[in-house]
Amino acid sequence: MSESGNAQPIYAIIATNLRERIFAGKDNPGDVLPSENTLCGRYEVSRETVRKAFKQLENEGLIYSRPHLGYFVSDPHHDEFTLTFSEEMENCWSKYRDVHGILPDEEVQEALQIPADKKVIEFSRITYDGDMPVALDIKYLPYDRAYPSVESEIRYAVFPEMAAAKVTPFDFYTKMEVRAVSARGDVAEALECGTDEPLLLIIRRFIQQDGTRIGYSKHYVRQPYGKLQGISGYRQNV
Amino acid sequence: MSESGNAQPIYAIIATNLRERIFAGKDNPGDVLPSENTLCGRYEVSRETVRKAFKQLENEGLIYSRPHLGYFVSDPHHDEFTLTFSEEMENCWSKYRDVHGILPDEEVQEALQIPADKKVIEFSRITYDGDMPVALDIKYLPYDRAYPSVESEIRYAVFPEMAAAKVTPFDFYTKMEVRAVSARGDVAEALECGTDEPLLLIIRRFIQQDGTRIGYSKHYVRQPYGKLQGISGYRQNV
DNA sequence: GAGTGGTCTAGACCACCTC
DNA sequence: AGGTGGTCTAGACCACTCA
Repeated sequence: MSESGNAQPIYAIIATNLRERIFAGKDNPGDVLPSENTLCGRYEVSRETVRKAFKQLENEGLIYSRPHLGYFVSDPHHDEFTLTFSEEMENCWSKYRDVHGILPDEEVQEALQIPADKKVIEFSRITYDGDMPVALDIKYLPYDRAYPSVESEIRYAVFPEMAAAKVTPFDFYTKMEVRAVSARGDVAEALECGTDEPLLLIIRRFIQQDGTRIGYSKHYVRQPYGKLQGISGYRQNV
Repeated sequence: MSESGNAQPIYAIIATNLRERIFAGKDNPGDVLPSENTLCGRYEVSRETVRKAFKQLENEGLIYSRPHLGYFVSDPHHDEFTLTFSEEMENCWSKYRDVHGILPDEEVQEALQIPADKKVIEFSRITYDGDMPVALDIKYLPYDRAYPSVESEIRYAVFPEMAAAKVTPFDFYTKMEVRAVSARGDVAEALECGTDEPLLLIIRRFIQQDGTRIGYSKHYVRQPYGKLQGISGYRQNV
C-alpha cells in the first residue's frame, strides 16, 4: 500500500477504481460496466489504455466481456479451491521399500488404461517423521516407457519429476482425488499403525495431453500429517 | 497473412506457434523466447500485436516476462490443484436439525477470532441419501452480524450464500482444510454410523478481505460420498 | 550505446447488437 | 445509424540491463 507519488500506470489506476466499486458492492454480478469510450472520456486517455484496465480485471476473474454488448461483473466462484499437494513433507525423510515389475490388477488396468498382460512397475515408498512412518506412497508406471534406467535414480525421485523425465514439462496434467480410508492390511502394516486409524488417501493420475496415461499413484497419509489446505475466491493482492 | 479461412487473429496465431514450441519441448522452462522486435520482424506485424500474443501466454501461465530482459518459459506447477467443493450433494436432501446461539469453545473462538463471551450461532445440518445420513455440517457465525432474521430462510441456505447475505460478493474468500477423521460421539450418532468409520472432514473459514472472520464450518462426509476431485497442470483447451 | 520490455497515443476498420 | 467491443498500426518516451 505504498503510494507516495504516482508510480502506478494509468491503466492500473482505472482498474483499481473499477475493482473498488465491485468490492464495495456498487457494481454487482451481472451489472454492466461503463463502456470503453465512456471511460476514455472520463479519464481522458486513449482507448487502448482503458482496454488494458478491463483486460486486467478480466484476467483476475472479476469481469467478463460480451462483444458488442459491454463488460459485465462476473459471478464469484466461492466453491472453487486452489490447493497444493506434494509428496515431499517437511522435516521428513523417505525411502523406497520396493521397486519391481508386476502384472496390473483391475484397478491399475483401469487407471493406466492398459490390458491385463501388460507389465507395470510398482514403486512403494514410505515417508518417516523421525522413526515413525507417516505416509505410504504406491506408484504405478507403464513398463514399456523408458524410465531412468539406473534404479538408484528412481529411488529418490518423486512423481511429477518422474513423469517429466519422459514427456515435456507441459505435456501432461494431473487429476487428483481425495478420500478418507481406514488403515487396513498391508497399509496398516507399512505405516505401523492400528487398523481403523483414519488415513487421507490422495489418488493421482498423470495424463498426457493426448490422453495417454503415464502414471498412477496412491498416497496414504496418517493424520494430522499431509493436511491439505486450499483457498478460494478473490484475494486482494493487487 | 495466409488465407484459407483464417478466422484467428494474428496475435492468436503467434501465441499458438509459441505455445506449440513449448509443448513440443523446443522451448523449456527457463529458456528465453524471441524478443518482441524479433517477432515483429518475423511476422511483419506491429509491436502491440506481438505483445498481445505474449500477454495471452502469460495469462495462461506458460511464460513470464522479466522487464528489460525478455520473456521466459515458466516452470509448470504440477503440485497445484484446482478443485470444487460444495455442500450440496447430488440426489440428496438435507435438513437443519439445530439452530441456536451458544458461547464458543476454544476452537470456535480461534476460528472466528472472537472472545469467549461473544455469542455465536451454531447451525447443524444433516444431508441424506434417501434415508441414510451421509454428511453432517456444523457452521458457526458471529452473533452480532445481522443474518436473515427469519429463521426459515436460514434453514435452506448453504454457506457461500449465507456469507454473501451480509458482505458484498467479492468481499470475502474461503480457506479450506481437508482431513481424515474417525466418526466419534456426536458425529457418529448424527450420521448413524459405527465408531471408527473413516470420514472426510472439510473445514472452511470464511474471511472478509479486511481479515474479519464471518464464518466457520466443519463438514463431515461419509465415504464414498463427497469425493473431492481436482486437476492440475496446463490443460490444452485453446 | 544498443537492446529490452512497459506504457501510451490517435488514429483505423471490422462485426455485431439494438433501436 | 449509432454504439459496442475486437483487432491492428506506426509511431513515441521511459527505465532498466548488459556488454
